[in-house]
Amino acid sequence: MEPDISVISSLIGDRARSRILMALMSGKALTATELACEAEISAQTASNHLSKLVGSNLLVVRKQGRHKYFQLANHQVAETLEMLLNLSSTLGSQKITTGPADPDLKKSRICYDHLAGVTGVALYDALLGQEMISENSQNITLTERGELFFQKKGVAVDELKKGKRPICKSCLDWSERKSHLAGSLGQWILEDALAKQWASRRLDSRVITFSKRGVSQFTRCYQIEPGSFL
Amino acid sequence: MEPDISVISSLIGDRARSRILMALMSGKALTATELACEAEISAQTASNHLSKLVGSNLLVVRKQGRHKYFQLANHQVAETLEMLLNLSSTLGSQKITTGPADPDLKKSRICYDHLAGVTGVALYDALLGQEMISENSQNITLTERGELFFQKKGVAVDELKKGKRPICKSCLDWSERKSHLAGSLGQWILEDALAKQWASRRLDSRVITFSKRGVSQFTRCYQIEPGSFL
DNA sequence: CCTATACTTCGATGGGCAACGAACTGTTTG
DNA sequence: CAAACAGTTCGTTGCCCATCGAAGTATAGG
Repeated sequence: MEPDISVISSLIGDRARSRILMALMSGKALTATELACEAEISAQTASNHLSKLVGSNLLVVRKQGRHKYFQLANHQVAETLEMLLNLSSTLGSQKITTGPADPDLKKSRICYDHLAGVTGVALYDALLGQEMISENSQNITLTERGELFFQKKGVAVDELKKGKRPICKSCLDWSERKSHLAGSLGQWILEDALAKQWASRRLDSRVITFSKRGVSQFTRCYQIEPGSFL
Repeated sequence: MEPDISVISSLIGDRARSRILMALMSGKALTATELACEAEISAQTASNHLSKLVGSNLLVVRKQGRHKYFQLANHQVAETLEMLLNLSSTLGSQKITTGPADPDLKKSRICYDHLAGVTGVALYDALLGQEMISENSQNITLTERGELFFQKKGVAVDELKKGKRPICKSCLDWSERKSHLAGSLGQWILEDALAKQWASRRLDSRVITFSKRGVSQFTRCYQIEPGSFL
């Protein structure tokens, strides 16, 4: 028996769900709330849609804390959506009003209490490159070298070790789809940057704004390649 | 400004319409009544669906006397439907118990205008093994050797080269999950086999039936291993 | 003309389902 | 602990649209 394409197609054929899928076409993993916002629907409705999409194996989900990160299940799904995109554009259908994501939000923002966005990912890569942190299968740890480095910066590493919260934790970045640094050390780094006025929080937003001086100090402090920092 | 895939997808995502589209995947032009019968709906309902499909440029229609013949608008539509077929089968939608007609459909069938199923895959593998075609990362091309071979068979390769449509294209086979040959060459091979009466189309179905003589001629012509051909 | 056939239009019906408010579980933070 | 937040479940509402009966238009053949 031939597979029934109407099942999958009708899943894609709902406006809210197609907007969710389009948002995920970037390959990035997004949370349920972000997708609800993207599709301009309530969280309940999004939850319903997302469970359908996961149930039909169009999406996969990864739970992280109280967040759920959704992604396209595989390359084949992305390719099929791409075909539909091409077809839709050649057949000349209407255009969608796509809310352009805030470029500042993409650049650097706060993720609970630590730095995310391009900046956060650059920091993570720099620390990894200098072997301040090491990546095992899933977990990351602060290396001896890293421990010395941060002690010199004034971090009470021993105090952090006593805490229940892990010092280093990798957190999936939704705009970059790469890891950035969470955990108590990630929190410290952001707080430190804010305290030194390298950066400031923008009101009513998750955006973090670095000053010109802040960028140069921050990149020098953690040996971040200037190129990876816009 | 992205095109909105939900419009097209919801058109395909209706059970009756998807059955109509599947029936047209045979490449044949069918009348409204035939399509209504195929989808098991009334003539009025079919008329409604067909006007929508034509209105969105998924189908084209040709009026002939008091009949209207419907066809898929172009290859792109056929290819997109094939992608959806593949996706539906790999996502493991419910497979229904196989009826008697199913083995034939799996064995050889028409995929818009070229050969698919076990036969189509065997042909593809044979051509690849003899280096008539070569597979690059994604695309496939007709080799010099293949060009000579098909010119001897009477294919106007130079003419095909002028066409907008690619000569060789790999098309993922939903039942075999391997590639078979599409493109203008794939079309020629099927037409040639039908013209030489090695095979015939079954009425009201996508099944291609090879005669006993047809199998031996076909396998000899393209050096297909008899074992790969049930 | 008349009849048969092919297809369309109109109107009414009904079912499926997207949407959301309210209330719930589970996680993080202070 | 309480409060804030992420996500879910449930029940209700409303509407879109597939469906078909009935009637209308168009073509073909006597």
